[in-house]
Amino acid sequence: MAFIMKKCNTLFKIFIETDKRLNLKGTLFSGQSFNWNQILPYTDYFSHIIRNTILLLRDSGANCIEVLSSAEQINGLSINDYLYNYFSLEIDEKKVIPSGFKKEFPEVWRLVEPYQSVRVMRQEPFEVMVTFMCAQGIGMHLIRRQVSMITEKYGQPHVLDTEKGKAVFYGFPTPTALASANPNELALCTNNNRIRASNIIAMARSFESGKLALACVASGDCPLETVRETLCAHSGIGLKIADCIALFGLGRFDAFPIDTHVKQYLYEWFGIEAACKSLTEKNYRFLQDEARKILGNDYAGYAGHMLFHCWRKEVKMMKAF
DNA sequence: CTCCAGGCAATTG
DNA sequence: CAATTGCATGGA
Repeated sequence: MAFIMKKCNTLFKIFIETDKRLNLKGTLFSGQSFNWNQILPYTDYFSHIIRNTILLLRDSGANCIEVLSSAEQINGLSINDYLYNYFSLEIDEKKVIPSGFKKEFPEVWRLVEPYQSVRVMRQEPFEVMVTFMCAQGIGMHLIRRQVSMITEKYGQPHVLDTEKGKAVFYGFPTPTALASANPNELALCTNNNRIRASNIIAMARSFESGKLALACVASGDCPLETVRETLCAHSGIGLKIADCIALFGLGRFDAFPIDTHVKQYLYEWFGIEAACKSLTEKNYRFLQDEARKILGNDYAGYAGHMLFHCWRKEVKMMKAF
């Protein structure tokens, strides 16, 4: 088997076998990770940095992911163990959407079934917080640009030698780096939105102080409502963003964020009339209760993310994730 | 030009 | 309570 990074003798090669077919391309761009970068010269590989470890990944076919890593461990775990958890590989995607769904909504099911390969990942909490704080009322393209600019301006560069020359990757900024950022300078990365920049800085300080970081550690064992309250105490984080952070950054697959797209499919696919009204907190919570009746409670958010991508691509005909 | 993008917070009726 | 507005920008 040929390896792309032949000249880079500092990378470790790892193969992760899964008991399911994992669509890595779909996973990497499934929507919640905006600073995944495709390495253009080698279109089969995707890159990401997690805690100063550079990872190059590709789907190597039948039930296997090929990984080139710049370290043997991440966060004290082997790459294998870390990524198994990162890609939530213990989740059987066939069981995420309740079995009754197929009979109750056959025409929707026909569209949604292929999207069971979309996985919800367990990403770094701080990274997810910043990313979704950038995701208010603007398009995906601008969201990605903001995160990319923040990463390149405040993140640590890592240089990798490849056979086509040096490649520079940027790790996501630490809480400390953003906590000490100047609001006016950070605003250059946040669409010139100074309010957003200030909110991110304040959140980073809360995280850095340990207060928010500790709450994240404990977030798996407490009521979802408690997690939301903790997150919503920060300016710039409302119910929707809090649910996104819980779902994508804290492994709370029961969190069901409702955005403009979810709002649309709740009406179009399931005929929930309240989905036509504006998303006040009261209506937001009502719609979540209705969604849980259809998708179940424990994996409502995971299932919702499959529906989210299906709606955007199959119905709204959007090209990219 | 208008409208809408993976919203939130403050204000007004 | 619910409805409206400012925040900002870019693509369709």
